[in-house]
Amino acid sequence: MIRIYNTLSQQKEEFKPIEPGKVRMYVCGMTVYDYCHLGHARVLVAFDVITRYLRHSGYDVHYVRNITDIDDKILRRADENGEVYTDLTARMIKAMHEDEAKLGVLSPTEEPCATAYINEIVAMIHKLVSSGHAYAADNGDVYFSVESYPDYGKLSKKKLEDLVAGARVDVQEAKRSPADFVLWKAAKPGEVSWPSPWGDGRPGWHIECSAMSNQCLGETFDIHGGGPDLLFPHHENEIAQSECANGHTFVNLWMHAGAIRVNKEKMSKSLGNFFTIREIFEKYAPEVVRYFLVSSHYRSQVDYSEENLAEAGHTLTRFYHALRGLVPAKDVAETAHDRQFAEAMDDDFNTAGAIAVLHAVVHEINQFRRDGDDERAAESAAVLVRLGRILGLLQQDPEAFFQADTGSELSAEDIEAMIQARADARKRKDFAEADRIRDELADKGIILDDSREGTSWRRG
RNA sequence: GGCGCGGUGGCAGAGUGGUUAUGCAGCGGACUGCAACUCCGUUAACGCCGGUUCGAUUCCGACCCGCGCCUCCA
Repeated sequence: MIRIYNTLSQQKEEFKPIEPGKVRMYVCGMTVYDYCHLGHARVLVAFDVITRYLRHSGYDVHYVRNITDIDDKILRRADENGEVYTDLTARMIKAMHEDEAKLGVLSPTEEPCATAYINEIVAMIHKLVSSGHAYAADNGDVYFSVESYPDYGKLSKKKLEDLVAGARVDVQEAKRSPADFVLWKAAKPGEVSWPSPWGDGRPGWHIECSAMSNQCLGETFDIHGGGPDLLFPHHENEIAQSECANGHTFVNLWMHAGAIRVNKEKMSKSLGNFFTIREIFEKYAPEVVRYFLVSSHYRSQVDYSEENLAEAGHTLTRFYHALRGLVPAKDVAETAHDRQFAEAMDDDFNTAGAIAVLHAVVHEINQFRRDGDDERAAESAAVLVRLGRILGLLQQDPEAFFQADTGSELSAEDIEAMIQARADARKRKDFAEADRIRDELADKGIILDDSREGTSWRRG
């Protein structure tokens, strides 16, 4: 039995999909005007782990993650770059897919783009206007009337009067209420636009997700997820739109990832303190970044720091070290560790607890190896690799992980030659020379591991 | 101001009404030419004050502190 924390009820609930054995899940994806940052990576990885675990548990998961490919920021950035906006979005989508692949994030089942769903979006807005939940304003925009939906605020626990009273809500004359939000934006001269019953324009952000999820997953589905800053107003607005248009529950379970922080501040584009994934990849292997993200619970806040990433790298090294030189056994039966792992994951995807089980398996492998019991070590290695797979970790060949060339001046051949020279020196008890070689390699980031079978190396 | 989340050993980070989280670091030992890696053993914690209880880090209440959302943001 899997229990999942539901933002709507603010507690963990037993997960029961609408259709037995099937999970329909929608996660808000990127607005593609820039490269992915670590916050995006967190959401990507969190829901990737969730999808992997649900599938591992036997569910057929239909995972939809949208792409917002039309938006103010996209048009502004394209304008600044002096390029057609579709060139910008195509480039960013490609970059996002590259980043995802490096992070070991599996492709979602469907990845709808907003611009491919204009008809559905217009149809949904039409439905809302007809039923009195939305109105066309004098300026050509169409707004959702928040007052027409009594449950508004049920996800974010906000009261409408507090929102209206709040000074930060955009007070715009065309709106009937300050809390109303835009469904359709009238095109400015020269701007890209699509035709609609209210004139040429383009969709607002919130309605895209309502229309696309409706189309891809139906009017009611199991799980809707996203980043923490989407809870309000984006997800609140999605609920209002979808439930008013369809007349029944939109989503059963809402899941939100925790924020990434940098120096005690939220990492975000508006604060300008964000790191792109590719910047981080210049210093740390993608799997190390993934490990860092997976090592704490998906709902907790995590602090990005060099120390934390370095520790993640160290730990991952320990895991691969245990696997090094072993061929995982085939068809290993379920073990107590598999059950402990599942117990942790069943409890709201407790990856930190699950990783503790991985450490126990590593410990076991090392003990078997010390005792020369290669057969049992190989069996435990198989357990480690299959549990790692559920977290999207430890799927590389250990040598590939250790010796991945990060643009170092030394080739594998150079290193092997130096190791041989050191072995010769050791044989003739010229330890000064042996240590000199070891130090020289260390200076260049190569760490040697001596064992009874000989010396292996890795890039540190 | 409103709403919400959290404060766990030197650090990171789970969890629990009474029993070892886990990792890093530290300490003692084994291994090693010396190290690293690995192995064995080990120290150390639950913001503050009350309450409930045989017993609370875990439940309840007050307080202090930190954070998030309330505006586009994952």
